[in-house]
This record gives sequence, structure tokens and C-alpha cells, in this order.
Amino acid sequence: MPTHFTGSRAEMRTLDTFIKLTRCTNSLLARLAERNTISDLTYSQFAVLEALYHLGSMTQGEVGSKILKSTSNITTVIDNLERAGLVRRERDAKDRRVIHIHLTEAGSGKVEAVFPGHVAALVEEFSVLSASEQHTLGELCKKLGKGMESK
Amino acid sequence: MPTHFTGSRAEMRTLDTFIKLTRCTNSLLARLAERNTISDLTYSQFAVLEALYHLGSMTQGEVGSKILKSTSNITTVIDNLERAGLVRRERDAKDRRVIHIHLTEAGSGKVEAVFPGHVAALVEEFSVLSASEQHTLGELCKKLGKGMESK
DNA sequence: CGATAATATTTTGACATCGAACTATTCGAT
DNA sequence: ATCGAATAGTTCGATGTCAAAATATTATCG
Repeated sequence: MPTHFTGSRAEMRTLDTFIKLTRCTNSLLARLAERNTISDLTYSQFAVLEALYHLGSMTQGEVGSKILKSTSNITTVIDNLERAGLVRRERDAKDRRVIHIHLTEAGSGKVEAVFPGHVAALVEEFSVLSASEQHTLGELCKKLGKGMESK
Repeated sequence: MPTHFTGSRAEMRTLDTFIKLTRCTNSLLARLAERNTISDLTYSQFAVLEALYHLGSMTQGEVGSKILKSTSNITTVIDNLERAGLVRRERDAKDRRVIHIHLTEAGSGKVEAVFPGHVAALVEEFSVLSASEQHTLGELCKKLGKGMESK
């Protein structure tokens, strides 16, 4: 991360903002990890369980696009969740290329055990920002996240 | 990432902001990776080289705290950079536990070859936000990143 | 001085992550 | 109906990442 870089005004400003953004996200996730808000799950595992819980069963590919990860990565994450007994794979009867992922009882239970505490921790972390600041932050992130292709 | 979750107003707002923040950072980094702004380096490798270039030689531990990674991780990253001939390890003569990391000629060259394009890509990506929006985003991130311990 | 504590790094084992190559299956166009 | 393209997942190899245990070295304290 550049600290002693001299460039144009726009370059300095952008670099500064970029560093603050990535550091902020990093620290926030690190603090959540430290607090153990998602139990013994990794963040990817939690994201998958949470998506299945709130959106229902999905194809492996759908899981991938939900949590924005590559298909080869999803295979690994689902492998580990399946081994832990939290999800179940099921071949589609009609299109046998497709695999549906379902939460097991244990999987639902896990989400129910973990999610409220996670949300509470988030609310606490975000309490350094007022409601309107949170809203502003969200909107700026949305714009920046969408990027230029949306113009 | 929660999408169909019903909670208190504060919970919904925070969750929404959190998702936008993490998605934004994710997408931005993914787009930079896609553009290949840092050549064949990984982001960690680039961060290490950049820190050494702009701040000078450092202890392995210092590198770690600069780029916010664990010491065991730094070992790996430095291993790979050393194998690529971009950095050099040097035992401290007085305190032989310590290892100093120096950029090689090739390492400096790499930074010089890559950094300007990376900054240009960043400026381009951030151009969807005005100067004052960038400033606001930076300040909000700074506040959130620092967290509650600073209160 | 010598035992113990502290510090800097490495090793190990587990998971995440990607791209590329591969397998299996389905679809499409001729 | 068949062959080639597209699609869904898996496998492989490389890197990153962490925590915990191990190693090496230095500092400290009685």
C-alpha cells in the first residue's frame, strides 16, 4: 500500500481513498473473525449456509454466483460443508450435469445458532457511524462497486 | 450474504451497508485483477514490493504489519518473491533472529514497471465518484475501520 | 551464571482461491 | 441421428492465509 508516493492531486486522492477502503474492509472482517461471530465456520462456508437458508436450495453454480466465487472453489467449499454434515448434494434427475445443494437439519440449526450473533456484532461495529452515514457509505460503495460499465 | 432477512430497522440497515461495502471492495479488486494491473504478481506480492520500494528495506515482521498479514504468511510470500529474484533476505548481524528484506534491482524495476499503470487503473475506476465523494467515502471508511476501540 | 521469558521466523496442517485442463452430459445445427 | 458446441462440475497445481507448534536466538531476572 503506497504511503510515500507523489503523484497528481487526483492520483493521491484516489490512492488514499483506495487504501482507506481496503483497510476498512480488512479490519472489519478481521475484527469479526476475532470475535468468532460465525463459530467454527469459515466466511465462505457461512456465506453458503446463509444463502441456502434465506434463499432456499440452489444449484452449485447458483451458489457460486451468489457468493461471487469460482466454480472450482465452490466444489471445495461444498465438499467441506458436506463432510461436516451441514449440506447435502443431490443430482438433478432430468439434467444430470446439475447438482442441487440442500441444507441439512444440522445446517439450518447452525445458521439459526450463529446468524443472530453475527448480525448483533455487525450492528455493534457499525455503531460508530450514524444511520445517515451508513446510508451514505452504502450508496458510495454501490456506485463504486458497479463500476464504469454501468455508465 | 443475507438478502431475505427480516430484522429490526438498525439490523437491516447495517446488513445492507455491510453487504454493499464488502461487495464493492470485492468487485473493485476483481476488476483490477482482471485488468492485470499488477502484471504476474499476486496482490500480496505487489503490496510487499510496493512497501519496500516506497518505505525502504524492512524486517520480515515489519513487512507483515505493513500489509496486515500473519508472520507465517509473510514467510510464504517472501519465499515466492525471493525465488522470483525480486527480493533478497539478509540476516541481521547483531540480532540473528531478525531477517531484513531488500528489493533487488529486478524488484525495483518491477515496481517501476507496474505501479504507474496500477495507479492509472485505480484513478479510472474511482472516476465514477467525484472528488468530494471520494473524500467522504475515505472518511467513513477510516471511521469504520478504526472501530470502537478508538472511542 | 543459568533458568526462564520474550522475540523473530519457520514449519505444519487445514481451508480458500484461481485458472486451466478434464469428464460427463445436454443442446443445436445440419 | 450425429457431431460439435455449450454447460455443470471436478481435478490439478500454484499461491495465499491462518493458528498452533517448533526452532533459534536474545533478553532478563534472581
